[in-house]
Amino acid sequence: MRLSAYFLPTLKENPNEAQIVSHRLMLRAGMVRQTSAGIYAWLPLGFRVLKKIEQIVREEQNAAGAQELLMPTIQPAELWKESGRYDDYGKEMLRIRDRHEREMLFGPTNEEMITDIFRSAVKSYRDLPRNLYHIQWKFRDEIRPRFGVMRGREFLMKDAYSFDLDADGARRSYQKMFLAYLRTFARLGMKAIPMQADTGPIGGDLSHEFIILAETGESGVFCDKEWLDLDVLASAPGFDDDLTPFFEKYTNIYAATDEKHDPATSPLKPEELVSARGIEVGHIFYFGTKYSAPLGAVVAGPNGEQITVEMGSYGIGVSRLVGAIIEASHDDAGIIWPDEVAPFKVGLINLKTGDADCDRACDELYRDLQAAGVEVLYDDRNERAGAKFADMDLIGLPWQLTVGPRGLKNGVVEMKRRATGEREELPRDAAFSKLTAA
RNA sequence: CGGAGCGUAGCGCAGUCUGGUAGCGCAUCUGCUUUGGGAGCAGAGGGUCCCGAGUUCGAAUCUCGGCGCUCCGACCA
Repeated sequence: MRLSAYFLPTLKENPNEAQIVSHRLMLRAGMVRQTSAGIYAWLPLGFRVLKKIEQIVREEQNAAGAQELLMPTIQPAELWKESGRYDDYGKEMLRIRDRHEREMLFGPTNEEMITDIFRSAVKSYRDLPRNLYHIQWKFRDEIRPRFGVMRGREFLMKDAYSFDLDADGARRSYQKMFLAYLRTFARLGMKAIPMQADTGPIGGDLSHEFIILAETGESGVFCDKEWLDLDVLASAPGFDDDLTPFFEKYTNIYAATDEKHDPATSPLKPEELVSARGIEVGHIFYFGTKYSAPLGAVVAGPNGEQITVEMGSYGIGVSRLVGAIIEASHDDAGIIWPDEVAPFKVGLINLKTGDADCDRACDELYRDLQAAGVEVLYDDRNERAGAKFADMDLIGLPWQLTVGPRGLKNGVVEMKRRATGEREELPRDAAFSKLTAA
């Protein structure tokens, strides 16, 4: 993409409305624009990141055996009356009436709807287990939206729902999602720690929150320092293996939110304990028949008996993750995207547009990198060097490739790694092979 | 929902106390000069001063009502 043609309204100054760093940087980097409190429009750069995260989440869900579908944002109130949550959910639920005065709502979650879909289609134990998920916008009318996209009212969430014949099966489904979550967050370049959690209004007796460590996180967390060195992707079993040893290993390493942590009863010596801050980005629940019973999600068992299915639900805050990743990965100059979610891999900076040599070298690099499948944002604007460097640091692409008249005279271009600030001058072809290999 | 603050050009702000018809920096546009870390000079455009009602010869400024946004607290992917 040529920056001269890209819709990227960056800001030099901090908008007054944004206080925390991820919100400020998202506005300054031209990723989002607020349209009302807690509701955001995603501009092209932000949208690319959102889609990258979504795709990683999707790949891991699919690998774990979950199947993607898509349910609507608007739901009929009747389903929620059946489960009893229409009255329980309170003002957080946005209620709507259509032109026929039917009661509708903008879905804050989809347990009722997925259970309805399931019960109408599945009648036999032979069709279990199933895990269905979608990635869809939700609305919760928060009392006080804040922190930009991290506590928006409208937000993009991946929510999966498992259906099993019995508690053992449900536990297996839960463990698969547990593994998928650890893999997902590791692939996003984040350290996410599962913590025993309250089950909240959804209910149930087995639940974990996944919390990303970030200095500016909203809740305090305590954990075994062993967490900091764990490499999930290296040690993870396959989804079809027996997951119990893995699950037990990871749930036995100490981790607790500050509400649950009690220094008096902590099993860890002070030197083993890490105190940090974190952001909740995922939450998984096993809740048995809480919805299948009232909604009548029942299948015939091997002996013809009626079995109420065991369910769990598994959420990941996709739009929240955009903010959370920035909270965990930025510096004074701007965002530092982990490679896997970066909106572009390389920012190509033409230091002197209009100069025949610079233009030719940049045009060729741009063309060749794209042909090699590398996502490039090419700054071909007629701006000063300083402005280009500042914008490139702000939007945080992993690699910056700078082409200027001075370097070209010596046959070199400059490559900078955004995360470390390391720069290297090297011949054009060497830079090209590094970027296509990395 | 309780407490606090803000609303003036795309962004950041001054002007409000003490009423006289709107200004600064950045951004934008034009020209010239510049060009390796947010350039210089000259010129230009851009405003329902959040909305409504009132007071007044006259309201960004005073009064009343409303709306929006932010922050702190109780709640949450």
